Order: sequence, then C-alpha cells, then structure tokens
Amino acid sequence: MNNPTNSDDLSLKLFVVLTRALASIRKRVEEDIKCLGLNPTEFAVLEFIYSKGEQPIQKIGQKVLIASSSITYVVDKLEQKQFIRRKPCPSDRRITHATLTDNGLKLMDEIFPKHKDAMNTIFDGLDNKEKEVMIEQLKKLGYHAEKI
Amino acid sequence: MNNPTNSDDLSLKLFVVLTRALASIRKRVEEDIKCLGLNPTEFAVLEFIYSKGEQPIQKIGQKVLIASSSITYVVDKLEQKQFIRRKPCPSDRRITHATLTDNGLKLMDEIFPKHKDAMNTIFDGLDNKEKEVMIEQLKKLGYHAEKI
DNA sequence: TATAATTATCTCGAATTCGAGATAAAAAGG
DNA sequence: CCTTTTTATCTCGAATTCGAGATAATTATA
Repeated sequence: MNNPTNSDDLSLKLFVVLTRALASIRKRVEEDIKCLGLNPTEFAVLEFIYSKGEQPIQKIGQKVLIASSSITYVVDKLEQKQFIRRKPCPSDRRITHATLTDNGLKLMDEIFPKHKDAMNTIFDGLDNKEKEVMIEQLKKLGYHAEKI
Repeated sequence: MNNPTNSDDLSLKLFVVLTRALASIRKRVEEDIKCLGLNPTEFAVLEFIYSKGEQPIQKIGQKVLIASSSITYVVDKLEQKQFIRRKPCPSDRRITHATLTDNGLKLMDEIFPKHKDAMNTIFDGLDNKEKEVMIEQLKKLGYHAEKI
C-alpha cells in the first residue's frame, strides 16, 4: 500500500485507470445510442446542432474533436440518414452550414431526454459532489496536458 | 454557479470533460511514442509483454482491450517491425505466444524509463494525493459502468 | 468413444478516422 | 488592384479497429 515505489508509477496507473474507466463508460453510452442507428460521433454532431442551432461544418469538427476530412464524412452520413441538411452560407461562400431536418429535430426531441437519463444511470457510481470534484481535477489535468 | 439545473447535467458534463481530458493526454502520450514508429496500441502490447514475459496472443488482446481480429493485425505489425516473434505453444496447439525479440527487448529497455518520465510530465497537473483520489473515483465509475 | 460446446487464432469486408494535398473563397498587405 | 496568406471544405489513400464467420484444437458431456 505505502510501498515507496508506488508514487513513481502513479501517473502510469492513473493513465491506465482513466483509459479503462472511459472505455467502460463509452461502451454503455454507445449501447444507448447505437439502437438508433447512430454512432457516438454522429450523435455528438446532432447534439451540438440541436443545442446551438445550425452550425458551420468546420465549427462542428472543432467541437467534436475530429479532423476536417472526418467531419465531411460524418456530415455525409447524417445527410444520407436525413437527420441534417447542408445549407450554403449566403454571406461567405466558403462556408456550408449543417442544420437539422424536421426528421432530425423530431429524433432529438425524442431521444435527448432519454439520453440524459441514461447518462445519469451510467455515472451513478459517484454522487454530485464527487462529480464536481472530478470535473475540476480533470480540467486541471487537461489544461496542463494541453499547454505542455 | 449554483444554478439549480446544474446537477441535472453533471453527468453529461463529466462525460465531456473526461473525454476531452483524455483526448489531450492521449495526444501527448502519442507524441512520446510515435517518434519510435509505434502507435499507442503497439506500445501497449510491447509494454505488456515486457513486464509479464511472453504471452498468449489472446491474453494480450484482453489486456489492451481490443478484439481478437485486431490483435492479430497488431501482432502482425510488430512482427514485421522485428520487435516480437510468434512462438507456438507446445502444450496447447491452439495457442500462439508472442515474445520479445532481442531487438524488442533492447528497445523497451531503452525507451520505457523515458516513457515513465514523459508520463510524469504529462500528469504533472495533479499532485500524488490528487492522483490517488482520482484513481479511486475512476475505479468506482468504471466498476459501476461495467456492471450496469 | 462420439458429439457437442468452448477456446484460440485467423480471414475478410466494412466502418471510421486521419493526413496530405486540391480547390475555392475571403482577407490582408503592399 | 494584385499578390499573398488564411480559411473552409472536400478528395483520396492509408491506418486501425470491429464483427461475422472459418478453422482447428481442446474440453465437457452423453
């Protein structure tokens, strides 16, 4: 327990535990989503447009952390599934917006509340206070890793 | 700050922060590794064999959390790079072990200490006490998500 | 023992992601 | 106004991962 070599490997161990915990969590989140014929990236894109309204494709990519070539692919898929539509921007012809179709809006109105419930179930291993603490600590970790 | 709607979305927020923090961290870890011509999965496989000695391919897959078809692919790559070698198991002819080559052992002897240093730098946003707390909380989260 | 179930690995095709580079439009600098 | 730089999106090919199913060996069961 208080083995002196322990502190050497705390970072390694934290990395492993972090990776595994998020893998377990993702598995559950994915289960919640894939029965709708969506993968996590597609859901994240819909979620972003749902909360912020129509968005330039490039902004979406930044938000869901994927490369520009990948966001093109995801938007293609969502357009095929009729959940979003591309809409050229009148004031800047480089920009294409993605906007929810009626279909997409109806879908999100229906599934988003359920999704939040599912998330609360998945994260029920911690109480609210613990979640708040972990959010702060993760931000610290993330900021630090970002600016190294 | 103490907005009453806050607690509703704590799980959602924790998921986002968790995802982003790990993404930032992974970017750094990947930088540390890719200059060796390895990707994170390949490194994890080498790390596992390095610490545990030669292992059945299937055990490696379990440890690094990838599907059986993927571990075949990764072991192929590492064999091409001459860092590991396949070795049939004499007592069970279904099993193939993967073992480090001299090359692979030399590589790991050289890079593993450096890797640990890099990890300590990456995780330097938290002190040891905070890391220990986070490890425990993440385990709770992971166990819970696992057994839902 | 013969049959069924399980286990370990592999093959194959599909899905998702990336990076490099193309194209086109807008902005900045002279 | 012309050139250069930046920005937004897309195309293409490669890398990585997965799931379904094949094969072969081992173990369990009738």
